Amino acid sequence: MEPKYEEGSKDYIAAHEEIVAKVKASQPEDEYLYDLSELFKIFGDSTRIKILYSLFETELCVGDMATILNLSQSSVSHQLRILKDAKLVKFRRDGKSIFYSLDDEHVRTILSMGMEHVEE
Amino acid sequence: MEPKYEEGSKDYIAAHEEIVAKVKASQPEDEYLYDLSELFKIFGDSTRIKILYSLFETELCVGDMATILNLSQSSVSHQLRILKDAKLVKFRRDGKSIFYSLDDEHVRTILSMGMEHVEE
DNA sequence: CTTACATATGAAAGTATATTCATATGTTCA
DNA sequence: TGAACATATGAATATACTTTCATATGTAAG
Repeated sequence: MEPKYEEGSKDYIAAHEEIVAKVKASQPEDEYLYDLSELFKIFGDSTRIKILYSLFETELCVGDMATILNLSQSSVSHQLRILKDAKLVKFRRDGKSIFYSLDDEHVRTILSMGMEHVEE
Repeated sequence: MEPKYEEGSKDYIAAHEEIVAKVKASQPEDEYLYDLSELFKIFGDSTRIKILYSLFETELCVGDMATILNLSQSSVSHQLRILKDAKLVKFRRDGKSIFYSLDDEHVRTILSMGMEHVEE
């Protein structure tokens, strides 16, 4: 969740009314943009990125992820819940272990897009 | 900046050594993944997403953005600095106004990818 | 059914982040 | 050069976030 604040002051008189009206009309719903930012927020944490990346080519159980990424089991589990809630990963149980994997190709695509930008 | 914590405990003995070794070997450098998460973190705020979206098709000056998005001038300006530092927007001065625009096609692509995911 | 293993979860602590308010900087024009 | 406009910035405040620690839940095997 983002902090909630009051709306901005409106004491500014638009310098370019035509453009303002046009852009305002083409701007998507706030709720939609909010969802979009929430999606990116999930990717905006290095632990979660590490987890997603570790799942790029194969499924993994929680303990193995913790070992690979050198993180505590608890921390990995907490972050997996967030990724699961965001439908970025899915899981299956196999005996005592639970195996996680990327939920769909979209996740891979978003990661790849980001990589391209970072690599420049 | 993300909070810094100690490294995770290593008391877990990998259940699947072969997979662990393989994934560990193919995992990118931590620094690289950190940069990637920092990039996504920029997109992970609704105010910044709104700003980026308002610039999707045209450049805008700070005051007009504030008007369009119903945000304070100060808030927009603070966020623009973050976007500027991340090289997601560029700007040009025209008299008293400063016009911002998206820095490159990558930004548009990343936004579009996110949209596709959210729209499902 | 009891023990051991694998994962999940709640609370607490520390850190990071976004906005607001006040003010500074920079630009234009009279 | 001074007034008005446009943008930037520092400090303070409030909130959100991630990890750790302790413990709970769920599963399998003896």
